[in-house]
This record gives sequence, C-alpha cells and structure tokens, in this order.
Amino acid sequence: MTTTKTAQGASALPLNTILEGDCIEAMNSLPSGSVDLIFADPPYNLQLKGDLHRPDNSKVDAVDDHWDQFSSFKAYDDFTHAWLKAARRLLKPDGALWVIGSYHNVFRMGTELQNQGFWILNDVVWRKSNPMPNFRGKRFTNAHETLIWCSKSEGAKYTFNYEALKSLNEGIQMRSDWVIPICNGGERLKDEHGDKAHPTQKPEALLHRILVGTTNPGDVVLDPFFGTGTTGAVAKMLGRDFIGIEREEAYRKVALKRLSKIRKFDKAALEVSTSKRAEPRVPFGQLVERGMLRPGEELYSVNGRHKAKVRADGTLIGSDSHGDVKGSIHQVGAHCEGAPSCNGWTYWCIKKDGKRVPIDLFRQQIRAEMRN
Amino acid sequence: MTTTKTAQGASALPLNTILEGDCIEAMNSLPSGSVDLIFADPPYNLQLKGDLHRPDNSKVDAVDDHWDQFSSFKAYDDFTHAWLKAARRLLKPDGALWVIGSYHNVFRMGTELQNQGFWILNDVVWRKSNPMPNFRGKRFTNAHETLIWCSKSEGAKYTFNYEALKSLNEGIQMRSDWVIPICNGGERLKDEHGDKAHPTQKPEALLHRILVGTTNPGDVVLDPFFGTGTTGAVAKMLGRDFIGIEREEAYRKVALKRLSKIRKFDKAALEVSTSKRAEPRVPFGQLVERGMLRPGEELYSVNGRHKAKVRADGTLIGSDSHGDVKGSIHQVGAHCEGAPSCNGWTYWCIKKDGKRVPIDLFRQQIRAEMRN
DNA sequence: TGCTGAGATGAATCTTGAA
DNA sequence: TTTCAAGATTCATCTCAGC
Repeated sequence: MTTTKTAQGASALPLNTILEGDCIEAMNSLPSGSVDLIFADPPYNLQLKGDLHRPDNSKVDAVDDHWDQFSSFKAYDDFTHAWLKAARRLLKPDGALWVIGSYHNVFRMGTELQNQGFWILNDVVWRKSNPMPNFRGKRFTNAHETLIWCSKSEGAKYTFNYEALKSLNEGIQMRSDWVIPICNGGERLKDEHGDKAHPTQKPEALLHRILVGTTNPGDVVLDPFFGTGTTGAVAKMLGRDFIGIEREEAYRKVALKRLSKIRKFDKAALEVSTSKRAEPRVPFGQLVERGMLRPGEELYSVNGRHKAKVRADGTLIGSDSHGDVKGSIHQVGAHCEGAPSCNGWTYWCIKKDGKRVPIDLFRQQIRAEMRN
Repeated sequence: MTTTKTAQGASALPLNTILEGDCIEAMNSLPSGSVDLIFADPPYNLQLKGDLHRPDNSKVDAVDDHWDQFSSFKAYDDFTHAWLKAARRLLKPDGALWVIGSYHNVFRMGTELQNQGFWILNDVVWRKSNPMPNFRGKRFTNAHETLIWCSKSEGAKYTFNYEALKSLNEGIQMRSDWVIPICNGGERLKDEHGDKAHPTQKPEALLHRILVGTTNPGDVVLDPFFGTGTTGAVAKMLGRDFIGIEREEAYRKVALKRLSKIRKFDKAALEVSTSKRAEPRVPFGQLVERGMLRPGEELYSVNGRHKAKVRADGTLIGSDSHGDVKGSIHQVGAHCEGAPSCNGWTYWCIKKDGKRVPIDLFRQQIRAEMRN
C-alpha cells in the first residue's frame, strides 16, 4: 500500500503511511510545497472540571485525555502557532487547509490563521443531528462544531469542485452549514474492551464532503492529528493519497487495521460532474456521504429492466443499447424509460434479501432525523 | 419615554435613549457595573474588493460603508480591544455579553473576549433560511453568522431562562443552531428614497430569542452599535430597558422613528416559564406531617426493583442484601441504585390503582397550595 | 425473522446554599 | 476558602435481549 512521489525532484513523500511521533517534528521532516490539502483536528483544550452525570446517574465519558491538557491560553496559542507554521511550509502555493474546532479553541485558531497570512474562504458549521444534550439545563445544547477552510494566501487558486458539491446537494449550491450525524453505530471504532477507540472520531461523511469538494483524485492529503484515520480512510476510498501523523501507538494501531480493510471506489464512480416541496428536500448525495449507498454500488430500476452505478458525487452512471448515460437519479431514470421525466427516488432500488427496495426509503430515514 | 435609574446611588442611567457619538467615549461616560446585558453587532471588517453582479447583471448592494473600513488586522484588534474593555467595565458582575460576526471578524473577537477574561458559554450559529447565494460559484454559500455568548467571568451567575427557551422550541431544549430568516419584507426599514436604511439590519426574531433567553423584565440592555435600533425595539416590546449608542445621525433618526411606534407587550405576555429550581423548596417531612404519606407506608422505586418504608421523621428505611439503610429519600435512593446521587422525588413512588406514581406529585400539590 | 422495549452513549469549559 | 448535601437535569440513535 505504501507508495512514494517525488516533489520537485527532491525528497520522496511517505504516501499512504502513518508517521509516528510529534506532528511538528514529523512535518518538518517532509519537503516544502508538497501537499495539496491539510485536514487538521487538533486538541480542543476543553478545560473540563469534575465529572458530569446524566439524570439517570450514568457517568458521561468525557474527553479527559492528557493530550487535551494545556496550562494556559498562551500555551495553546504557542502550540497552534507552531503546528500551523509547519503545516504552512508543506502546502503547495495553491493548496488549502481545513481545521475543525469548538468555541474553546476555534477562535484562537482562526486568529492565528489570519495572522500567518492564510486566506479564509469559508467558515463551515457541522450541525449534528444527534448531539449530546445539555444535562444541567444551564446553556444551549452544544449542537455544532466549526470548520475553517482557507487557502495559503489571498488570490491563490484553490480547488473547489462546485458542480460536484452542487450534485451532492441535488442541484442546489452547497451552503456553509452541513447537517451530518455524529459518528456512531458500526462506523465507530472500538478497542479490545468494546470501548470507543478514540474519544472524538469524526464521521466519514464529513471528510467525504471535504475531499470531494476541495481535492482532486491523486491529490496528497495530510492529516497531522490522524487519530484513528478517518481522513486516510476516506482519502483511500476516493483515490486520494494521504499522509497521517499520530503520536499515540494505540490510535495508529487501530488506524492501520481500519485502513487495511478499505477499498478504493472504482474509477467511474470517482469521476465527478464538472459541467453544468413540502417535505424538506434531501439531496441524493447525502445517501452516499452517509454511507447508505457506496460509490460503485448498483441500483436496479423498480421494474427490473435497468441498472445503474452510484458515483461518489451523488450522480449515476447507467448504460443501455445507446451507450452510457450520466446524471442525476432523475435524469438517468428518465433516459432509461425514454420518458421526459422520472422520479428517481421511487424508480431506483437496492436489492435487499432478494427484494427490490426503493431508495426513497433512505430519504425517509434522513427526513425523520431532520425533524429532530 | 426616557427614564433614569440610579446605579449604586451614583450617576443616573440614560435609559431608553440613543446616545450620540463614538461608542467608546459614550460607554466611558456611563457608571461601572450598571448593565445586565450587552448586545454588540460591530463592523465586520469585510475587506471586499470591487463590485459583485448577479447572473442577471444587476449589482449587489454590498457593505462598503466607511465605518466598515480598517487598515489592518492590527487596527481592527485595537478597536476590538478598546470597545470590549469599555463594555466590560459597564457590565454587572453577573451580566453577560453577546457579539455577532462573520468569519472576517468573529475569530478575533472571540480571542479578545477570552484574553480579557470573559467566559464563553456558547457559540451560537444563526442559520439563515434565505441567504444570498454565492454568485461566482467559488465558495460555499455563506449561509450563517456566528454569535458568541459569554459571562463576565468564570463562575458568574448569568441569566438563562432554560424553560422559556424550551417552550419556544416546542418542549425540546434549545440548541446552539438557530434557523431564522434574514430581515426583509415589512420589517426591513427603508430610507426616504426607498433604499434599505441600514446595510446589515438584524431580524427582530434573533433579538427576541436572545432577550427572552438571557435577560429578565426590567433588565438594562446596552447596544453600543445601535444602528437602526433592533435591540431597542425588541427590548421595549419585552419590557426591558435599553441604552443605544450610535454615531451616524441617519441611523439614529430612523431608529427614533421606529421606537416611537413600538408598544410593550402586556404583563401577562411577558411572564415566561420559570425553571423548576425557582420553585420553593418542600421538605419531604411535610408530606408525612400533612398525612399525604403515613409512617410505615411502603414506597417503591420507579423501576420497581426496590422498596422502602416511610418513618415518622421524614426519613426512609430501606433494606437490601447488605442490610438496612436509613436516610433521606435521596440518600436511600442513591444507595439502592449504587449511584453517587439520586433525586428521591422522582425516584420513589406510591402504588395507586396498581400503577406507580412518583411522590413528586404530592410536592406539586403543596406548591400549588403555596401559590394561593 | 421481525417487532418492541430497555439500556447505553456522544468533544461538556453544565448547581447552589449553608456551614 | 473549602466541604457537604440537597436536588435538578436529556435527545437522538444504536444495540441487544426477549418474544
């Protein structure tokens, strides 16, 4: 799985591997201007005090790990300054950087980004459909986290796959607020005791949207706080190269196991669009982001006469006697039937236990979540 | 409409008026520790360059006012430091402050707030249901703004009307992301030419939620960047006193006209749901004294697993495999569950028609009597 | 196999008053 | 200033046992 690339004829990049040790030292060992995108999920510096119990007296398993402890804002600022400076050196001139944080740390990261000359393109809100409630009733439910997306400098030619994101959002341009569930269920990695392997594992849907939207296949994606490797897993699925850096042995171990099981989606699925309601509208792309459907998976028409393949940006590719057809679920459905229009939601089905089930079922699930 | 209040026997407050001039000088003329809440919507330092046209070639009326121009981040930081320092002096020890901003300025404000010792309680996302689209297709639609809510210091007893906000949200606790339309239609104030009177007028719904949630009737609310007076208008409706500060003559004029038309809601409408904590404390012994429960009567745990007997002094005696336990309803409940604490009122039940009914019901009866 | 209900849990700067 | 005890407080989702 390990491959290398030469950057500007100089040092080789340790692609698709996890580097050990401190992220600043590890970054300093890599060649300048060699990375297309950096995604960073640094410690949040939560400053929690005492335990928190739920009304039913169960104890909340909070983030109290040693790596999240800083002695002061000054110490956190010094840390932020150092790793962002190291990250900045690695970025190609037209590269971009994403960070994620909460109100504990995100303002300090944003300020430092601007001070170092990064150019903020958007702040993006990850709105959690199922956050932990506020047990004490003393504040608002902390239902979101904030991401900052920035280019290396003002005027840089960053990557933005506008049409692919628009397709993911069923034809409407993507907004700065994203509704995505927190990572749990089968996607949440467990350790040998059945406990969560990492306290803050990010959902793959989040990284899917970031990588489809702001990188191209073959790009190099660096994650200096790799954790259990969500960035690497999604990068691998999407045909991007990754470099992870992680200090903790336990996390590296889990990440390696996880990555070994990931398969890259097939080539057709990775091609994304480049050209041009009473119930809440649900973009078909969300089904892909959330893993309800996988890129490359086959859909069957409700009458059993046609097939089509899911692509990573939420479009389909179908084939019939006239050749290939690409487009939205509605467009490909209409083409298959030779009809002027078609409701792709009720037309396309997955096979489950030998029976065809319309994909509209997934839309109903998402709508149920949105009502909450 | 103008009234005054004496703060600590010293200077009078210019309540329900709009002060002219620079906000820092105006704040410095007011007495320390006299304000319950500050809402601030300072210049965003947008750094826009050139004109923007819609796909139909119409020109976007952007924020290009002289008051939004700063020469550098340093200049903006100095300005932020100065007005926040002046604002901090005015706040009562248990007062709170809200600021609103976009990614251009909100990170710098958040950093400065933390540096000055303000304690962030939440960041809140105003999700616009109808934002302006991104016409160039080069970024995500800027569909939100960020608010920061903070107390003057860690541990301060800020106001939070939890139950009122929960009621506003149909019985579910209020989250940190608020969906509110931008201000347009009849609410959007126009000048004599029919153009918008202010480029960034905030919706009244936003201030309504903030003032209902984090102030009480009669509180003093200061807005150092008053603009066309949304804060004052909503404060007046809700029976709060306001102090506005605005530099621009044109905005003051529009605000005065607006305020003259506002009527305060009637008293009954202003009463909000109170938290259960504010209810008078009822000792369990009163239930025994009043004969609602008899000494020797058996109580059952809400999950049906434990029993305990009422004693004449308002304590319980329970028994399990380890022997007898005596103590308050809370202590015995906690012991039965092996929990650090337990709310005995909702844990212990009597049997009525074969069903378990929490003893909290009796407490509610007593409280109802006390209100009469 | 499918349905139902109980139980578990997620980046959280989470109380208050008296002694 | 610190300690102790009373008492107030949860939403969406997933898993698993039981039928």
